Amino acid sequence: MPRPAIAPPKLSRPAPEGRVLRNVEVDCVDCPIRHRAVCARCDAAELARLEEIKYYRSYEAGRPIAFAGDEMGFVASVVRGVATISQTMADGRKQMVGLLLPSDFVGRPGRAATPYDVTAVSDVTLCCFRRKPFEALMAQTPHLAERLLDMSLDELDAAREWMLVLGRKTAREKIASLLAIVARREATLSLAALRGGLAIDLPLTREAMADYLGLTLETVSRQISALRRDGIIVLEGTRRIRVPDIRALLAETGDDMDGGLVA
Amino acid sequence: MPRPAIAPPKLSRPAPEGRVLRNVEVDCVDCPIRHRAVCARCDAAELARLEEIKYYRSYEAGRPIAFAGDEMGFVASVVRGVATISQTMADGRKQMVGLLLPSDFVGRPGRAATPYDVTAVSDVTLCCFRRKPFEALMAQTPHLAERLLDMSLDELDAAREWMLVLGRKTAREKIASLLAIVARREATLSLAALRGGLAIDLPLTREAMADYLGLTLETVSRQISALRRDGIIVLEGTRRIRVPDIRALLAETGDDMDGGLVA
DNA sequence: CGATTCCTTGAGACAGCTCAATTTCGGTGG
DNA sequence: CCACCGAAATTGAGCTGTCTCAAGGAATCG
Repeated sequence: MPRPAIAPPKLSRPAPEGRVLRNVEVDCVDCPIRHRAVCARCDAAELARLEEIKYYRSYEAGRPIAFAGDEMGFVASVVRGVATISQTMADGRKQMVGLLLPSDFVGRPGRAATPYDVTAVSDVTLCCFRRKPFEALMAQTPHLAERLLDMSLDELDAAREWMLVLGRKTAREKIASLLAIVARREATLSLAALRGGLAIDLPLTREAMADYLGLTLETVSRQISALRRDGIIVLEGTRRIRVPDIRALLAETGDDMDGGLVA
Repeated sequence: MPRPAIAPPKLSRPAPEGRVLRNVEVDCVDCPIRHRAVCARCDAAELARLEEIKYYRSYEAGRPIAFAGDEMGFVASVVRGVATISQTMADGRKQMVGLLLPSDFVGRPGRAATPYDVTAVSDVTLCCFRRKPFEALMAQTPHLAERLLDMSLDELDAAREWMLVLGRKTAREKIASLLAIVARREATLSLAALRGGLAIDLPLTREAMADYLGLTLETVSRQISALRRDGIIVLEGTRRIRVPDIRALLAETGDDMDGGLVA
């Protein structure tokens, strides 16, 4: 990984005030992420207390949600959309360190300042809780703390799996791994899609994928083309990818193939 | 990252029964990691309940503590020594995904099987708790769950910082980053060492460092030699490294230098 | 339908890898 | 204390996967 000669001057900082505040009033009971978010294990009473301090906030695709070092006054659950967590070095090298999908938790109780940039990739809606009341509630609500612990441990596992991808996999394996991860998630959502192949709709630009995989965008593009040439994937437009045979894709990840996606 | 032509046949599996069980009876009150481990926030009563279910277990340097896929009947705190958490691919490529130092927590409440290999690097002593009683205790002891959440979030941050190292840093920066991390820890332990330079005693072989950094051991060796030639570090034997000027080392990590180690 | 952004592809450069000797270190027994 | 041994570390020479730089081509949006 060579260091770039010159720092790319990508320091444009779109005004954080560009966010759109849509006044979506959703009852927790009807919430699409009710059973997977941090509130998943809360009972009706606990939910009511959460409901008191919650509010929604939306961000357009491409907008920053927070910059590294910013004080965030709230923690939140992602309700809709995709956001990224990333780190940037002084000379512009960038590494995504997390992908925030619906039901994922944003922010850290007990710390005001984020150490990472958080950016909306698609249009994003957050279910926000002001930090202090949330922390207070967490102290009284074991269900909340338990669930957050579980989610954090899952994220730690995901981060560690990603360390293997970043440290030891080839460019082709990295691409395949990324697609496999997204494919796996799509597959659990629409189990029917297994025969006939499954379509991945991933909202990331080639550059974003490169930042996730520790590659350059050119290498990402080349490897995607190579996987296409080899019949592993089929492009349907530039952001939509169809996977005719998931096993073939998984075989390209370098992992043991007994991941249990297809029995 | 090219894939190796042949899987290195390093599948020797030293008998896990080789462990030495030293019967160290330590009162929690006298425990060296009392204030930093998972039990840090427990009061006397809670500590007493933990004391009932705890037992010590020791491993010699180089011994496995667990293999990926193993069922671990216990969770534990590292009391003394250094252990590594790593993943290995089918063809032998290996990536360390965590370093376990005294006070770090091993295992995951709620999951019996480890997804990782855990290996004692130096002689290691663990303070173990059988899984079930520990989980039960955690449900009743918010202090325990809170502390574990905090520790997990710290580990998640560390993992994410490491993702930047793996994905975007040059070989030289990777080495410098590893040394800086260890140096930083040494520095907090012995603040006096700041002038006159500080000595790092890191118990890792070149190969282990390579597995941590996503490099080959030859590259690790070459970069260490280069840092030595450039006067950034001084070797005192092969495992002991002296850092005459910490700022110079930090400057080599590629990070912003205002890490606050030296004001 | 022009402008902008995103994507693809090529040619050459180079960082880090592979393969292959040595050399040094750390321990162990004479 | 020294000689010896195996393991670990160093160093060299050449190779290759990925990066850099550069030029078009496709998609998207006002």
